[in-house]
Amino acid sequence: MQTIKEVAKMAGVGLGTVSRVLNDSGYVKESTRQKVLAAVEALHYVPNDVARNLRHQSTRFVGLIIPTIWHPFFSKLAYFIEQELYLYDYKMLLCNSEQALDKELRYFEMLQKSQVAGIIMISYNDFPEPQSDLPIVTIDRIISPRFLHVSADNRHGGELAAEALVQRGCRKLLFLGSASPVPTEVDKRREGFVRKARELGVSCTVYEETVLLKQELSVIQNFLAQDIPFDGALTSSDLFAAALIKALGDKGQTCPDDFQVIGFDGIQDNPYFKPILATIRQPVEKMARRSVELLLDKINNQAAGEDTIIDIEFFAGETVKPIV
Amino acid sequence: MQTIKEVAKMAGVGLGTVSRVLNDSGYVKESTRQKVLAAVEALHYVPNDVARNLRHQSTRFVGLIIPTIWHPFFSKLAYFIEQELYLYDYKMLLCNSEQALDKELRYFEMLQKSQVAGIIMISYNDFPEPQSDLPIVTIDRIISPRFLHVSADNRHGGELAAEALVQRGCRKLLFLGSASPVPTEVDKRREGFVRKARELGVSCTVYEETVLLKQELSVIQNFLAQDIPFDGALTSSDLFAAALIKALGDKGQTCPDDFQVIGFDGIQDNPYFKPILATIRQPVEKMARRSVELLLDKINNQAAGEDTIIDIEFFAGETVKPIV
DNA sequence: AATTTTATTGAAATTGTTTCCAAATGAATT
DNA sequence: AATTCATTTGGAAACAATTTCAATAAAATT
Repeated sequence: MQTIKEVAKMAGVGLGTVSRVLNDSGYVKESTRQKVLAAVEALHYVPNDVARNLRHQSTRFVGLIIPTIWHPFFSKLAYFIEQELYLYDYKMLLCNSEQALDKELRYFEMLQKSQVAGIIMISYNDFPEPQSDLPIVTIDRIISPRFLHVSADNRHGGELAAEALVQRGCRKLLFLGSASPVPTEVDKRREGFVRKARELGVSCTVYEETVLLKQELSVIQNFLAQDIPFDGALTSSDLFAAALIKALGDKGQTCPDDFQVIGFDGIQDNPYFKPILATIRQPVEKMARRSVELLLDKINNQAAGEDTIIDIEFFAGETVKPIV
Repeated sequence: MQTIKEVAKMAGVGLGTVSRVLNDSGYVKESTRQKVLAAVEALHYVPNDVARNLRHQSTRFVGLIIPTIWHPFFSKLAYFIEQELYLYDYKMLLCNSEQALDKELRYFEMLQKSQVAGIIMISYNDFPEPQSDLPIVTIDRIISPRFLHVSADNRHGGELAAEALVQRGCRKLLFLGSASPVPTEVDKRREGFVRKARELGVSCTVYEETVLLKQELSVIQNFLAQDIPFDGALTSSDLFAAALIKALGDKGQTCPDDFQVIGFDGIQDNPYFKPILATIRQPVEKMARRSVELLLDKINNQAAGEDTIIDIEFFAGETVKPIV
């Protein structure tokens, strides 16, 4: 491999001079600059960031720990995070934790050893306080006051859903979905929904189970076995909404005529597949960009911006009726 | 930050001894081992991989360059690649190229500077031969004989689709989708399809435009404007299939009664959304694992395995009729 | 012409680790 | 008691860059 040494020798200059040319720092005569650049070109020299990082005692790596990239919500988030990091010349290390705490911890350690500049993390586990003071942003869940945090306004999302359903004639509301063993933003969706339902004077049932991703159907089956009546539902995610509609459809009930459903997240981004879910859309792009902004602020200034709650919106789709 | 030096001082031993303990290499007395480990614990020492990498002249980073993680095919692929890399203690740097050559090149350079051990790449551009001999695996397209390569058996996929449609009564076949400016595996899908159609004695039209991702609808509109008759279509991707069904649905034609459609890729992985596309399923997981296997072989042994074509299967879904 | 300032350069020190080498210790063998 | 051999250890060199420092050269000012 070619190093700065070979470049220096070929150009007939000292090591420092090559470095100065490469980094545009300090004085260097134009003619020597040209000699050095010519040598760089001729030798196909590529700077070694490992050495540079060691000397600088820092890297431009950022770790992203998410449950799984194989889920449209997280993949969209990761897309925008990477895009934003790229603008600032940071590189993204992707870590799929499978929602398992031990994997999250192992990844965390791995990232620390790699001297990442910071970490963006989505964890729904009881993540322990780390020793280090590595800059960390959590999305969708407050883990520690020492971490920065970005979320959508989930409580408001719950309220919007309750309002939308009641406006459309529903009187027996249902919140259906999965709960985490620890407090999360999903709780706020439920809280906002239940509170608004009470405020509007309609009944509201909550059915939750603690399950991992992709377990939607089994939760739905358990719920249906209980024969709880409802005419409008908010689910904890879009996939639950779709699964509910599917399960009831198999029993001959149609949406939105027999029941109305609103999902949460907004993962459908093309209009080709049915049903087009009514949903509370998370502002994924804004969340991603804000997370990066907060993280880089912290990395560069130590004085970081504030935790951020980003507004959310209701999208009517086809699984609710028109307003009466 | 704590270094091996502080650990050595605290444990009252030399630098080399600490290193030997940490790496389980060479001789070290049990009692000193304990002293060192105690110091590591007490100081919350975390090894610095940057320094280690510099000394070893290698890293355990692998770059993944894909058009966009915000697309289910690539996100699924990335998921399995990361999972497999994790088993071997490699970390994945994710790069979204947006299918733009300049971004691919900039990422390539970035990864080189970071001294990645290898790169897995999906590019549909005219990617130039690099100078370096960095281990590289390309998926879904042969770019250079110097790169290793993994694909699905796309030609066979095209054949399977033609057979399936003809078996189901189609006589006027259509291949519809996007083409790249360079030869890709999509060409093989078309070739297999057209060849099998001819073999079976049915007519076959090809309609292709060169577009980026997410442009499906405009291609479909242009195609429909030409009023080309067909009764069975294979599209270059699932999204094209869904868009075609949607567009014709808006015109009052229903699938599979008025026309049958088979997509390509197999991106639907839950049964909640309609239509459930008939499709040629790419063996994404196998492709991912094989790519990693090939890459690591090359990294570790230089003597690498062979380019791999992985078999593909037809999934009937709901957008084709039962066999007549 | 002497002095100051600015421009230009190479050499040396530094970053945190691994690994080689020499020295020292201890045990086993002659 | 002398020699061999296996353990155990600390120190130095190396990895590829950056940055400080001092030295020199050139230009500008007195």
